[in-house]
Amino acid sequence: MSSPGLRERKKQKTRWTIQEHAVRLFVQQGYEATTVEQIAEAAEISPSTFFRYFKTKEDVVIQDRYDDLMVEEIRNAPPDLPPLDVLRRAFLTTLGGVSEEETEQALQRARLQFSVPALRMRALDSMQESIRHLAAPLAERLGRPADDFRCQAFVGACVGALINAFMAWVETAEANEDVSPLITEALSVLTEGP
Amino acid sequence: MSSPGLRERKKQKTRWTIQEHAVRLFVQQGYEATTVEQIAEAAEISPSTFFRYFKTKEDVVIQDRYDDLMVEEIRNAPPDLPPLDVLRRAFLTTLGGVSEEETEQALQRARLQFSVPALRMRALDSMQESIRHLAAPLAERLGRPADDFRCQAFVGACVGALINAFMAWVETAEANEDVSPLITEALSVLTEGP
DNA sequence: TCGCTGATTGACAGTCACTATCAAGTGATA
DNA sequence: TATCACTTGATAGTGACTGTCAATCAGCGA
Repeated sequence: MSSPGLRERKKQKTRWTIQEHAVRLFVQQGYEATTVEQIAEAAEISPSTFFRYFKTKEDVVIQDRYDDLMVEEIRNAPPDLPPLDVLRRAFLTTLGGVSEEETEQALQRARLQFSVPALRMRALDSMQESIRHLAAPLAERLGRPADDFRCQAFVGACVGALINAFMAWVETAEANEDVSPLITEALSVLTEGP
Repeated sequence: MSSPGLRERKKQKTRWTIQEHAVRLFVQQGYEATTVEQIAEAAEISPSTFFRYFKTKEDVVIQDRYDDLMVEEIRNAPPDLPPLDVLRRAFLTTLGGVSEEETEQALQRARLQFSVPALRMRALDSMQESIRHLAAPLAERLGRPADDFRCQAFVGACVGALINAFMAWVETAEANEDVSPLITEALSVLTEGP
């Protein structure tokens, strides 16, 4: 029960410091123009250490583990809620909680992810993993195997619609505009068509 | 109207030769394990020349411009066909036409695209462009602006479901198994839910 | 047929992401 | 405190990709 040891706390701190400087530099001078060496220097670590914390340069920006939060939301949803409502609820509450907590950085990371091609690619790829994660608890609710094809396709369809919502948001939104309405409308095509 | 000059024909030939050797080497010894230098050597060109023909190593495999065929299919669909049927028809006929024409290489490229992470990323990214392209004629049918949000979300949802179909196919399918049933089932979640 | 022009190429040098290795430093535990 | 396990920095690589420059070659007019 004791708080994580000093070793662990230092690791967390180092990880956070790297990310902080990296995002700052990316926003200031662009993603491509920023080298890992610069990030390492700013964070006062060696380039080797950078790659011990993040497998690739892209990972500094990606690293969203909101999946687990969403999986939790899906598990906690009322048992008679229709699948689409379950997912919409999970997305909205998770994003709502996040954007209140991590204010500026989360937004900047989101913008970077959808505006820098290399990062957009990476984000899309990690969504494939997310789909598998999210489909499992949904399948569970329906009494199907965790890797049920229809559930994965369904979650895939939802995420596919959501990506458009996010991109539209990034392209047009004012600083503090809420994404929620876009998400709701994007998901509605699943039941009502275009 | 004369056939393209010798210069142009040589370029086409060089391009094709590079691609041929590249795909062969990728399949033989893996994507990561194959260096551009090896490809250049096999194709009897210099590494510099390789990058003049393909912006990146990934581009040798990607280069899919089936979008235009699908757009054509959407435009040609009966005017009273529901949107989902329009898209399903477009996907099925386009893919059917392709797989008959380009036999072995197309399949190998498809497998490479969905099994090598770097290439999967790339393919996913190009799908975002595809979504915009495909949404336009669909919006046109419905009398909406070309960049209609709901149409893009709808096509995004379809593509999201389809990606899962393709990945399931790549992971499990025997050599000549047909993708069509998977596509049909994946798209059915749009109307029937999971 | 000859020579000019612009496109295409190869060779070379350099940058940067990323990996492997090894020795030194630091936290945890007895 | 002494020992062990983990973490780190330094170093030396590999491979993708870029820029430059001189040599070559197709195409075209004289």
